[in-house]
Amino acid sequence: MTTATNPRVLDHPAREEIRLEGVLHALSDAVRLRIVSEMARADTELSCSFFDLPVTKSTTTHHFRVLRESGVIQQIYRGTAKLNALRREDLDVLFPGLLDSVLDAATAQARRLGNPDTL
Amino acid sequence: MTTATNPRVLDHPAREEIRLEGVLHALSDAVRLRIVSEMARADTELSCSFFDLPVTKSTTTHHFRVLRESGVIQQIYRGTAKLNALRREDLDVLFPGLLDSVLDAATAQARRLGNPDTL
DNA sequence: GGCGTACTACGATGAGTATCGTACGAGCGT
DNA sequence: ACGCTCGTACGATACTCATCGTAGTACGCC
Repeated sequence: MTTATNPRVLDHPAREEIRLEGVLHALSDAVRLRIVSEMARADTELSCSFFDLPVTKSTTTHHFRVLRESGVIQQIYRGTAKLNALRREDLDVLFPGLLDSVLDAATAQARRLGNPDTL
Repeated sequence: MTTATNPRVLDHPAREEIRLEGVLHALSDAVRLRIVSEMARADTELSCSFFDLPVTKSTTTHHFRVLRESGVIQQIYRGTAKLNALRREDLDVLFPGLLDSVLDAATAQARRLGNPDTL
């Protein structure tokens, strides 16, 4: 059934397993904050290569994994690509308003620091 | 003027120097989240020793320093004690709603995980 | 089948950090 | 002055993490 240890099936924490500390830690990195902000703006599933990040591909993989394992995003393989989506509903149920205020804060800070391209 | 390098005067970041990543990182630790939750509930200046934390005194000092240097709390010496206060106004101006949703999330999670004493 | 693209795995590295114990310093109360 | 309490400093340790480069795998397309 390929359910055992299929490398093409990615492990995600169930909603109840998501921990606030893990989410905050995942969001406490500039690169990951940027990824999440962009995903929130797009509101569609985006491939990893969509993002133009100031790090190499291996590092990008690492950051996406952190986001997935902390429960912030969901990742599924679609052929050769890997589509990413925010777990908005799960996060809103667990921590109402949290994601939005973090995203607003990120926007506000980017504007304040004069990095509007970082959004 | 005792402004030079007085060990009794603690360095705090100015409001404009507070970075979202730093705040989120400071809050992404269970011990520190607990400290901040308790401070928000008390709404008064609390000494470090007020908190009953599952770590030693040196580790406690470390966590308070992280909170101070990230801009989450303010610390002042008052005789032999060191009083701690949340920098609510600064945080609310910079990141409206953020602190409250994190605190709500912490409360919700504590309730969900059955640690009501952690609040 | 063979090529190119998208992403991963692995190992390395350098920086950060959570933790502790012990020893120390600064005030307060008596 | 003396001791007590509160908190710090410093060194050690073990762990985590952000980053990279290289090599590899999986899939779609020609």
